Amino acid sequence: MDELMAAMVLSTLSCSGHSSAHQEAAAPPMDTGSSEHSDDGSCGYWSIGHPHSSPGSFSPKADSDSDQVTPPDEGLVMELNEVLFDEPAPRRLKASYRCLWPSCAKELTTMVGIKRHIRTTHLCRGGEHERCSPSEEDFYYTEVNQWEQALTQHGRSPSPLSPPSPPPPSPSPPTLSRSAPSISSLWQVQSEHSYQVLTNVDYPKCVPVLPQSVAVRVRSVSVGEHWLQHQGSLCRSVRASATAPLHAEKIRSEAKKCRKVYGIEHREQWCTACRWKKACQRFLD
DNA sequence: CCTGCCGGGTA
DNA sequence: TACCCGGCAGG
Ligand SMILES: [Zn+2]
Repeated sequence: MDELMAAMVLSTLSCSGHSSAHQEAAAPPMDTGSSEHSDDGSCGYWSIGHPHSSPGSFSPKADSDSDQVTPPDEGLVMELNEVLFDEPAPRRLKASYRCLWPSCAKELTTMVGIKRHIRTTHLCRGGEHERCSPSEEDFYYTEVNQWEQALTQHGRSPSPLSPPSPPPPSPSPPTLSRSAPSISSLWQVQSEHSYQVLTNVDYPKCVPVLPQSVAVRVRSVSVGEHWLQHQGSLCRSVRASATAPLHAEKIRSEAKKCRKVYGIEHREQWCTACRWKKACQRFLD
């Protein structure tokens, strides 16, 4: 059901114009040979030639945002900039950072402090494995101040991702400034496919080992893969439903029938219909 | 590949 | 009617 809906939405997004055009071109409703080639060709062309047609349209804008410090309509970027340049925000009343480790509720007033606390007490025990994961501490503390309240009011549970605030002593501002907009653009994509928000929400807790930029990039690739993967079935299903919507939907039953239950070597035990290669009447769906 | 089964065949 | 099989869609 949901998959169908998503498929419809995706199809209308990706190859709406082409599908309709072909639908008109392929006026005879019983053609399986001619329209198939053209349709498949067009869909393949769309999915391969323009993989970023719908989701990628966000990226250029995001890049420009990251390069320029223009005040966009995003509150997240503003907050990021504020933290990046360490502006003395006048409304910062009391900012504190709380450790999110399962049975630790330590609160510190500085980000450096909380990071050091997490690194030394929870993560790799001091300096033994300093290189195990670059900024893993980011996932284990949350920021408690006015901004977080504003953010949570906007409808998202207080996930530790909300403060992706890079630490001031962090030695890599360019990668951060590039990773932040990608997050926002991804969220736009997810708002369209809201079923994927789940994966986004729980990844900071379940897979905290990945550093931020890597995690984001990997997930974006997976999203793209899913999108690509769906394209084929999409175009096929759309074509099927467009060519033959008159008959009832043929949903192949997934139940095991006599052939699979008894095996070909025990064909005598099959029901007669199965023996005659007809619709099974013993294991009805 | 395999499975389920429709359409069409034979006696 | 009973029985069989080619071929197809879908996994
Ligand atoms: Zn059967």
